[in-house]
Amino acid sequence: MPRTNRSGQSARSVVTDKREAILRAAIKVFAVKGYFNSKVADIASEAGIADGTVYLYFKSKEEVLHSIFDRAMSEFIEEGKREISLIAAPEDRIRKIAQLHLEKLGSDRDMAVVFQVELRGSTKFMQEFSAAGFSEYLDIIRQTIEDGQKAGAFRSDIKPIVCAKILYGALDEMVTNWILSKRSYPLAPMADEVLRIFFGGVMTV
Amino acid sequence: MPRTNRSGQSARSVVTDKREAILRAAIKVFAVKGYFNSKVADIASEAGIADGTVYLYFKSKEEVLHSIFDRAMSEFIEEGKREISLIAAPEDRIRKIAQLHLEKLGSDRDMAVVFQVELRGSTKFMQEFSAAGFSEYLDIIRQTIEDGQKAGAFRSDIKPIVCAKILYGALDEMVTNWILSKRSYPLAPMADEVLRIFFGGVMTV
Amino acid sequence: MPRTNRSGQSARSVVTDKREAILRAAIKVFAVKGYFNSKVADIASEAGIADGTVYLYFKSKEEVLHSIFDRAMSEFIEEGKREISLIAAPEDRIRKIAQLHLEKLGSDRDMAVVFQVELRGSTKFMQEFSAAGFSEYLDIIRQTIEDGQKAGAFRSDIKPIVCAKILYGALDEMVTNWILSKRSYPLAPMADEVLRIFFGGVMTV
Amino acid sequence: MPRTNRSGQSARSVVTDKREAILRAAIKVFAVKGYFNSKVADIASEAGIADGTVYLYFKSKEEVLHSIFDRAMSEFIEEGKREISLIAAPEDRIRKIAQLHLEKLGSDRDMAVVFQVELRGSTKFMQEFSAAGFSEYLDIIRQTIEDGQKAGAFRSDIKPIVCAKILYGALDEMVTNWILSKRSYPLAPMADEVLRIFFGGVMTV
DNA sequence: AATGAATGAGCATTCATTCAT
DNA sequence: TATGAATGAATGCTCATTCAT
Repeated sequence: MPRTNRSGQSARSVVTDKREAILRAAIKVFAVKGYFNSKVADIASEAGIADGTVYLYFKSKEEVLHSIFDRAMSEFIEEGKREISLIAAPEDRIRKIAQLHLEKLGSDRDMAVVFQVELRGSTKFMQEFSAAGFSEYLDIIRQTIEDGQKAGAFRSDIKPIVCAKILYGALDEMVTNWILSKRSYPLAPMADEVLRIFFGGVMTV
Repeated sequence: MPRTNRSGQSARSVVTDKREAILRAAIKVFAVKGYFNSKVADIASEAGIADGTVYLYFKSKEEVLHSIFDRAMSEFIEEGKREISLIAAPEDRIRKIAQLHLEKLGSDRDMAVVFQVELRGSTKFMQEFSAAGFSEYLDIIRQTIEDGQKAGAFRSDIKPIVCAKILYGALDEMVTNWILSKRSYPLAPMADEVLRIFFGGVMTV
Repeated sequence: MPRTNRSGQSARSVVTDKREAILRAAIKVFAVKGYFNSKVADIASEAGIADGTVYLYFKSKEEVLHSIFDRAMSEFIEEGKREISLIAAPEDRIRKIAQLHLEKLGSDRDMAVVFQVELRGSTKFMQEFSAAGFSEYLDIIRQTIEDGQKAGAFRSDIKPIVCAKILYGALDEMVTNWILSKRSYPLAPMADEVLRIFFGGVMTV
Repeated sequence: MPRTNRSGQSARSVVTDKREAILRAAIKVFAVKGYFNSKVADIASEAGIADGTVYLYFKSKEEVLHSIFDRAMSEFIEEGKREISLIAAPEDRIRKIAQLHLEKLGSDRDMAVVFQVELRGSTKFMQEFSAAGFSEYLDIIRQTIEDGQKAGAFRSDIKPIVCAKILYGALDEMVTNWILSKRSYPLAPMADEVLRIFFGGVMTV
């Protein structure tokens, strides 16, 4: 629960709230029109503020996009770490990661669109993206796989990093398909379907 | 070898060659700067022609991007169909698809960048993309999985379409990582690593 | 004299003033170079503003041209109606119209050039022009002629509309010649010369 | 009857015929789209020739416009002079001029549009226009009026040049109205209506 | 902090003109 | 003569960013 200060305002300052509003507005606008086709004026309008106000909270339109990613990714990683720390078995940890991944994006379609589509709109961003939170995320998966190999749960003739990429790629594709799909269906349940194959393979024994 | 006609000109018309040159130039430029940051003048300059000449072959900058995708995708699907028609066993067909996927993109980094990064720069394009060649590709994989299930090679407790998406997602992720990697390594060999896990799963038996 | 409000600003808003400045600048520029040869940058420069500012007040270059006409025409018609309402005799009313016509255009050469030359640069515009204020103007003349016929001042064997066109055409030609003339002379006095012939004809009795 | 040369071709050379075709095409295209909105390619296409061919007969697009005017105007003046030389009475001469004016333009709507609308699209052209054939035309009218004054047919208290402008302006307005009119009616008969007023005035005696 | 009018760099596209064939 | 592919200068309009209020 947010602490309140003497004046009765939330400790979460106005600054933070307006910053928040701009980010939410930007996610919505970027999701609908795409980053390059979105105008700063669109974001401001959606956020109910003046155009210039955006620049009191962000240096540029590009920084807005980066901030969307940075905030979401660090929140997600923080939550992920917390959750798996409570779990012992590597395969259960992997399951939790997959579930979180799809739950998070499946619960906010606009955010998912920005993640799947807009954040990839430039190699430049992809590389920064890669360097930042994304590789940390991939590393968590990799580490979990490695732990599973040491614990004898996972085959040791496979490279953990490749394994991690495969899982990530599979989940990522689920999200992308979900976004582009004309039908509406819950994303989270796909986690189990992915894991059945990821864990057991497609071949008959 | 191009046939020559009586007048000694290449049978491949000048029209085709210049169109080709523009597409090659555009792939290069888009790969380096991104679609939205690329100017038509950049493409023309790279192709060694005047700005206006681009418009003798394409209606707009956007049509250039679409043409890149259309041509590559139809070529790829055609080749893929031809190749797998020569193969009987479903698991070998899947292997061939995975290999072709990575060979094709691994042999032309610029094209790969455009495919992985630029073609996803807009939901709009993604949806057309999805509707067109891409879903045909995914369907080929799905059908092959289904055939494998009927032949008893693949488990029948998994949905073919989910399975196809997982394979596609895994391969796609290999390409994306390869593109963004600072190190230089051959992409095609990743196919076997992916398939080992895709076929057998990550769990110990 | 402009009224001032409490804060000391002119009651005529800044918006109106800048719009006004753009129109004045456009009249000048169009008069010198012609509509099609005038760049938006020329207008902005003449008005002492940035190029983009033009688009804060007008949707397009074409709208600037239309606005010039619309404003001038409605002002002129309003003034004309007011003036002739104070006059009883049809022939005096006709005289007032002719005088106003030449006084107005004769007092602002740039505006006259735009009216005589630029507004006719396209059939499309001419037709809108015709449909809008121009035909209203012609109708006022026609009505006055008709009134004159009823009052017995004008011959009744002539069609009022033809008569109105003749007067308009004669005045119009005076303006065009005045604009194109290398010599500089006052335009307004031509009204009497035109009317002497219009009223009495060229034939000896 | 056109003379034929040895090879059986019309003496009117191919050169002349193609030039002619381009001019006819240009009149049509200019009339429909306006000079500035017409492309040289439109003219070429209408004339059934290649774009570049236009430049074998004319130095520029502008020269095509000038040529339309020059040819039509000199033909008209030549015919006008010939016709009035056969007429003795000044008022009959004036009548013939007015009739020719409206017959000529009334028999070729496209040409009329170009004359009334396009030729006035620029002050620059108007001034050349004025300097060239137009002022010669006006001068013929003026001279005829002057002759009429000497012969006692026309009032001597009016300036011949003003009188000429009035007649020209009146006729010109008839043409402009005819072009812009939604209804279709013959133009030539308007000559008599104009002259009745021009000769006799609008006032009752 | 907030505003939103003003800025002006930037760019896709057009089209008159050229010239190799 | 005729062609029409190629040229490249030219420009209307957009929109991220600034800054006076």
